[in-house]
Amino acid sequence: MDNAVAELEHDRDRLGRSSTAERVADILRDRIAEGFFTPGQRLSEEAIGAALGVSRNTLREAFRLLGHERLLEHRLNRGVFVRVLSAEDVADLYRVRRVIEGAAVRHSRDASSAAFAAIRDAVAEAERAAREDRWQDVGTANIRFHQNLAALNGSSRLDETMRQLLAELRLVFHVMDNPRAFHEPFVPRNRELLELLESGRVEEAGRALEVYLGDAEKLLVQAYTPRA
Amino acid sequence: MDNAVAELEHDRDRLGRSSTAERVADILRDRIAEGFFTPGQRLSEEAIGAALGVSRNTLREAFRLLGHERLLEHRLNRGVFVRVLSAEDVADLYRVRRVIEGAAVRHSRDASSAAFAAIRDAVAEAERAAREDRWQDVGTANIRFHQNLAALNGSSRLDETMRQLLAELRLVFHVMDNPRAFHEPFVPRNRELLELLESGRVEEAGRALEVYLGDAEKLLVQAYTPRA
DNA sequence: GCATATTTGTCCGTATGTATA
DNA sequence: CTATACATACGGACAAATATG
Repeated sequence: MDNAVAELEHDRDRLGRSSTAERVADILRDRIAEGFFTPGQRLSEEAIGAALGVSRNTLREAFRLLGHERLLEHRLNRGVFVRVLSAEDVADLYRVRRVIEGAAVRHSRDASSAAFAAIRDAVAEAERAAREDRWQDVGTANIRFHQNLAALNGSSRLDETMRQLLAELRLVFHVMDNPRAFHEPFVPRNRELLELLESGRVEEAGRALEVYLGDAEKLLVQAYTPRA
Repeated sequence: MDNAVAELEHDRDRLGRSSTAERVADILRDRIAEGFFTPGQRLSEEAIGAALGVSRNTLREAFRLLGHERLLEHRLNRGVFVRVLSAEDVADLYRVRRVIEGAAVRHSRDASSAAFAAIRDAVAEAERAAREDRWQDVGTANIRFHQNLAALNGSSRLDETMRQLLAELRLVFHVMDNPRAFHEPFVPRNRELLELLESGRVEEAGRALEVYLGDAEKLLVQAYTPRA
């Protein structure tokens, strides 16, 4: 028992600790998600390094990480910029969503009850936030709904792909002027989708998801071309 | 390690365009793919930086990129190691393949003829390499077959996901002692799959793909637990 | 189009912390 | 437990590319 505990402690550092570059990347990722840094904005190595109290080398490592997540764009000799998504990017993101979330629906037959509970939580949270007019939080809960839906695939890699995909989508959400108009209609539709899944009507859920994603994509693309 | 580093210096002249960190990452990625660096091997900042003639800062940026692609594993204060995949990793990779390639099959109805031509090329290349006993090349062509198959989804992000996934799988392939035994059976099956797709028998192709991937996964997992 | 200032790209030296023989 | 090797992180330097007046 003592030996077992001693051995466990070897794993301790694998949890709480991380490199400075990763922690910096976490901070910047949050800042991008919350819209503090806006798409197109240049992130100065000098300024941000000084603000966070890290060296340029360390900061550049963090930039590489976020560049790989497509949240930042690296332009040679010009610096890093918060990614600006095109309408084509939005279309591509929704192609991926149809594939991953569509597969998740088909996997719902043999999903654990815990997996369903996580989805149910997200739906309830969205409804609560909507009742209280916290539309930013509705958006966050919506994202959590889809993240947990995708988790029905039971693949940690797809979870990670989904996480990055939704982080990218947030870049678009911030462009939307009216968060309520965009998020509100989907709250009851999340509920519908959940009930179809829980009652085992998989085919129907699949069709509903297609329509759902089609509508969401259309709204985003419309907001992208306001003057046309 | 000394010999390895000496041989690495052959790659020195490939440095010349775009960002140094990215080019270094390209070189290391190729080296991992070809099995020059083997799973579990530690990549010394000092030795590799010297061999490629780049500073440790630049090399660390490249390491970050490959770590994000799951080809390298970052252990804090211990360095970077070529990723060692577990049986669970293999299972997860095949879960993702079923999702992405399965969706690709369903997308095959409205795929361009150019997309089919790319798949056909890969099949033919695999057959040619098999006839000439170039089993390493058969493996490469097989990978190209699945990459092009996944491309039927028409999503650049899924293409990239697939590219990374197959790069990870290569890590496992190198563990297999007998490349012929693993790759050969799939050459005619690639052809079958292609013909099902080209004749529009999508449902049948979907089922064939499931069996295909199931068999491939089983072979890999078996090779992973030789003593049981 | 030019000259200058700014910023990135890259390298180096070094101090500190961490892991391991 | 100590010594050694190595990763981590910082700060300075300079060339090259880019932006600015």
